[in-house]
Amino acid sequence: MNPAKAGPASEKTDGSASEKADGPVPEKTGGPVPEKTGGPARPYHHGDLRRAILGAALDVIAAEGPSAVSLRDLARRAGVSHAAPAHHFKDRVGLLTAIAAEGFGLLATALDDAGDLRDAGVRYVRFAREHPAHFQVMFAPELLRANDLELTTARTLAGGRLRAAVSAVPAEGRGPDARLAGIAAWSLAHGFATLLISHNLDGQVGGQDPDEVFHDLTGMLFRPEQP
Amino acid sequence: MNPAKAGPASEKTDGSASEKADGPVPEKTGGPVPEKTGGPARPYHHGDLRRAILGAALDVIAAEGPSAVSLRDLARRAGVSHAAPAHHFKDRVGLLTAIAAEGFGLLATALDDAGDLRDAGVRYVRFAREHPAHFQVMFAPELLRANDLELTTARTLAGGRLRAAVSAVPAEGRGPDARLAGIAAWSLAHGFATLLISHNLDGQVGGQDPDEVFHDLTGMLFRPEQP
DNA sequence: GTGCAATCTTGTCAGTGTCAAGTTGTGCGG
DNA sequence: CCGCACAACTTGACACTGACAAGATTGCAC
Repeated sequence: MNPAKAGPASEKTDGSASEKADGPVPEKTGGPVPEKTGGPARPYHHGDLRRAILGAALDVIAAEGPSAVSLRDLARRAGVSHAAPAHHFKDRVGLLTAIAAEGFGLLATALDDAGDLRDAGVRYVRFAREHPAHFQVMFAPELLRANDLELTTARTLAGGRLRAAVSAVPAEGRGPDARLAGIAAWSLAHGFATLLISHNLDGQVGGQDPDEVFHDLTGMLFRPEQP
Repeated sequence: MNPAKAGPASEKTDGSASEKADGPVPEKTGGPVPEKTGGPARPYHHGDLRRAILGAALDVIAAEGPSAVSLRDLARRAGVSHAAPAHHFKDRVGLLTAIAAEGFGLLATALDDAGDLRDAGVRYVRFAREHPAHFQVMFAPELLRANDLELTTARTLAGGRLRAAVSAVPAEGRGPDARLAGIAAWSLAHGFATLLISHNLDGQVGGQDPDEVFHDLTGMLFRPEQP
């Protein structure tokens, strides 16, 4: 996308792949990979190219946003040809959709055993901090294939976890309208998370633990009794 | 960005410019642009190209997100050559930065004569609904030139309006920590606005007036007394 | 009028997504 | 053990994009 910052292929073909992906170099099972002999350095089959592309994409998104991902760049990072990613993700939208679906899955498991609504909110914010790339893509519908099956099922699963956390709040604590309480809780958590990972709260929160700050924030919603 | 959906240039050169920009096409003679006749159909100078490009960009962003804006596409919509936009905005980042700066200016004036914090929140959300393109770009720092002077001054101005609204809340109503109250209010409004314009609340809010919903939401923060 | 600066055009280059067709490796039935 | 279908990857091509450079046109101060 930005030709000025992308050097020639030779500069980027070194093994600077994501640390998250567990080893972009296949190393299948001690296979006969010629180490540095004159032949081709990498085997024809990558081993886990899909995971490597995902990991590299997450790195790029976390650092420069979703619009900075380039399939060709990811291919270079993984040390494969420029069209290899398409075989796993169909196209750019397919890659981002896969990331979003994975994100909703991760969010669902993060919310899995939340104690109460306040705990769910803290987990929501923590998820956004720990998986900022996923989080950004999950809520950017114009980048996604809306009717993708994996995406919709994962999103439904995560949505169910959220709704469960809201309905667990005792009725006298959440005001007259449960629907409204859900929107309020989601808005507060989502807004805090969004502002946090876009560095719009850097001046306000300072060095304090964001989890703690948000915990205090939730005290301003849903207070059945005054302390 | 997506060549598959973009036809040849001749298909997009028709006068489908933004309706928001007041007269992007000069229409010197009022006649339609002749396809292949020798005479130049449009004058050399556009008249208000900067505004036309901005308007077209806002249309595209509102419809397909910031990643869908293409300087060449905007030039086509305005009926100018592919390099004309660069003269006004330097590059793509410059265009988006100008949009963000304009957005913070609009937000500042929208917050100008807000009554109380609740009113400021309602105006914040209304701004996001009425200027979704501006809003999206304003909080996507990776798309912007961070040290742009116009941007930083406009942002500071809007930030001041927000802080003023928070500090106008009586101390006993906002809890022990004014800073925390500000973060809470901003998070709630920002989260609601973000979820709203990304259509993540379509099922929840239904046909209800979003302003009203958010007004009710704010009642769950900052309640000095029980009703 | 003349000169100048702002505005816009034309041309070019490297980078990108996507499709099509070919190549290489893997696993499986026989 | 063998061949073969299929998955994984490569090569090549095309239309598109952002950015830059150099030239053409216009409005405007003087």
